[in-house]
Amino acid sequence: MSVLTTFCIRMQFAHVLRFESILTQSISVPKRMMMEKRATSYDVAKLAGVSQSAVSRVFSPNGSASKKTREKVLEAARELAFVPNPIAKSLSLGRSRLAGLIVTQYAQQNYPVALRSAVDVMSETGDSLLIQIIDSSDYADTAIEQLLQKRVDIVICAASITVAAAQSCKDAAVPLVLINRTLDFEWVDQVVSPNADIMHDVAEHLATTGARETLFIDGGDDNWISVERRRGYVDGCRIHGLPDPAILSSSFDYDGGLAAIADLGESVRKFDAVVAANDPMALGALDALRHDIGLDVPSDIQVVGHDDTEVARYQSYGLTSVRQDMHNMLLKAIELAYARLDEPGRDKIATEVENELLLRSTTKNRSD
Amino acid sequence: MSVLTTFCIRMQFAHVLRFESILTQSISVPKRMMMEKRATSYDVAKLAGVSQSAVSRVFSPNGSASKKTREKVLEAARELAFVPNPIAKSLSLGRSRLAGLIVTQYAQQNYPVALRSAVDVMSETGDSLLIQIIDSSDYADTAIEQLLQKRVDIVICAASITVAAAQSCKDAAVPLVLINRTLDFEWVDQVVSPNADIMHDVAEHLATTGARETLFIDGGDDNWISVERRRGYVDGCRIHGLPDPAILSSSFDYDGGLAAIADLGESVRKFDAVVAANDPMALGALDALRHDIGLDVPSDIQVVGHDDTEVARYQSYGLTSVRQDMHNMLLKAIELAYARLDEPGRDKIATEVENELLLRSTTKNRSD
DNA sequence: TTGAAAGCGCTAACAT
DNA sequence: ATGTTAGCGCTTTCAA
Repeated sequence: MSVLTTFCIRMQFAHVLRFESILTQSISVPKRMMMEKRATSYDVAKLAGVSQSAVSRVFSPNGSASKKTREKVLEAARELAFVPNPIAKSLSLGRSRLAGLIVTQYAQQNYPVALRSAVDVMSETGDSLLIQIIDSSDYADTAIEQLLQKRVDIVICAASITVAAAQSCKDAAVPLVLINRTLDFEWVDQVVSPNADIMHDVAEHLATTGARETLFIDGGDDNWISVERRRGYVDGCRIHGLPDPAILSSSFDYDGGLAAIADLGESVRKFDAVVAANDPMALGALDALRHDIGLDVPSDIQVVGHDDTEVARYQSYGLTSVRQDMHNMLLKAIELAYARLDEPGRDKIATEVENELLLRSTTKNRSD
Repeated sequence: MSVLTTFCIRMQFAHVLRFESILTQSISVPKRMMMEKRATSYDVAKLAGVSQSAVSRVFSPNGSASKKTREKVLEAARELAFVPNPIAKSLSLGRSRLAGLIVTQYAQQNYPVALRSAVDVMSETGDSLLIQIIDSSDYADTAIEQLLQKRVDIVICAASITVAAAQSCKDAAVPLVLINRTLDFEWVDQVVSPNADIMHDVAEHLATTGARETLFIDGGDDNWISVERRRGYVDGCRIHGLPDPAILSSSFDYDGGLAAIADLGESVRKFDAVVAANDPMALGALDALRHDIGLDVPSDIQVVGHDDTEVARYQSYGLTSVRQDMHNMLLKAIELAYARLDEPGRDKIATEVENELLLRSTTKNRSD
């Protein structure tokens, strides 16, 4: 709807533009060249010989104005290079047209495209994104508080929060939607992917390719997503008849994976597969396995990562990984948040976005 | 509809306030618990028994207020969970406290930490960053226009622009500073790193490690930074007595590097080194060289990248690369922009931030 | 359809 | 030091 109106205005504008490009060939000096201050609706009104409210109406989605005034106004506006001041608009409307997005450093690094599409989607409707980046193990509470103070209309949070933060949002009537995180609080909607299911699939694939003893490397208990994936994997092992995996905690990055295997040393040979909580860890483990221990992957030992990082597909790795459709998760989240803005009282919604296991060359193929 | 509800809420609020000023003394429950609308400075003023401007002063850096009023005001503010509305502030002050940052998709992907620190630096002063992400080969003109419409106070641009865009910024009195890009326009400051010099160093290192015939893989002529690096490298070869390098254009990513070497096939064997315009390309080339052609790096052929991407250090690669201090470039840029906001007429400044050649295992060591 | 006028919540003269 | 008042640039009743 907002998109539509914007479009309409743009079309009108285009129309005017076309006209003047014919008419103004000779008048080449834009009036505002030397101007310090940008034109306001009053300036436009004066030039067009109408009231300021007329100008406002012409630039409003549902403003009523006669064709004649509309034309006069648009012409004057063009002449003065007038663009409605969004800040004044915000103050008047009580909507900042700002959306807050909180992501972890990890996500920012590994979902660059998703971030971009979030920005793009927002700017399509003329809104903007206020991005906050926090550490993967931190709670987003302070970030939320900051966003709230900046009067964002909605907040999308791809990090853990406490109920207190959720309450703050609710108090401020600012829709909050969580991505890949759950919270027992009716006001917050959430977008998740079937993390458990996909880890079951991982276990199944390893089982059917002959693995028995497996190792899971996680990023520590304060890392929500890591814990989630670990739980899914452990369950998956049980479901698919694998022994419980060994668990190792390390840092949530390349060095963590490297260190985990280094710590294990030769004893890592007893494992048939190592599953890591994310790609960087998996890559670290993979490098250690190959270069330090001297094992062949996947024939000696299989390796699975998570998140389908850009590097995963690089020839030297070809890492089997899980791709999360972060792009769509973000879009869904934005959608949910704006929907609640219109209907604050509606029931909590939890949307699920599919993810996908990408089998590459660090795992064996099923024989079937 | 939304307006109506807002109105109703407002009325309730007024009602509550009126009552509470009579009743409150004893009730200690945070007053705003159920409140929809946030408290304004008027609410605080009323509760504190002072004028609204007194409240404003207390919350202003250089506001004068007696200890007593200050205390009353702060107490009331705390009571109502009052936070000054930044939008109203913006309108009044004529400053949005928003900074625009334009980066290419490539930069967003490969300088994640820098991006974060930019966000953090901004929020330290209570300002926020509006990030725009564009394609590496695009001009930032539209992005700039959008930011200008959103009334950003400054814009930092790490992408190419035309003089027209610069002029727009100047017209709007919005300081614009370019990162790693030059423009012949007095109003725009810039932050660059010595791209040419560092490429001379690359050439020198290759020369002293015995390389003769070298290949440069660039990202096409519409990619400014790629062209810049190529030129630097070509000059470097001349300076250090190397034959002019062969030049190959490809896409500015991993697949581009892969494809470049694939195209060359066996004839790549005649080269002693390949220098790529960035890390992903270098990595692609490296993989192709090793896995497809079957060459040993660095003994058969050396490889050099650029940007010191996270992956460059991974054991399977150990790519020699150039680290750009994007973090500092961003900070410098922000600094310059705000400085010009205070002094719009001051001379153009071009700051240089050092970069560094990181020798890893895809190049040979100097014998000396 | 149009214009006048009252906000939106703040800052900054200005006056006291 | 404090209160009064006039903006900042919009949107939106309310009359005409």
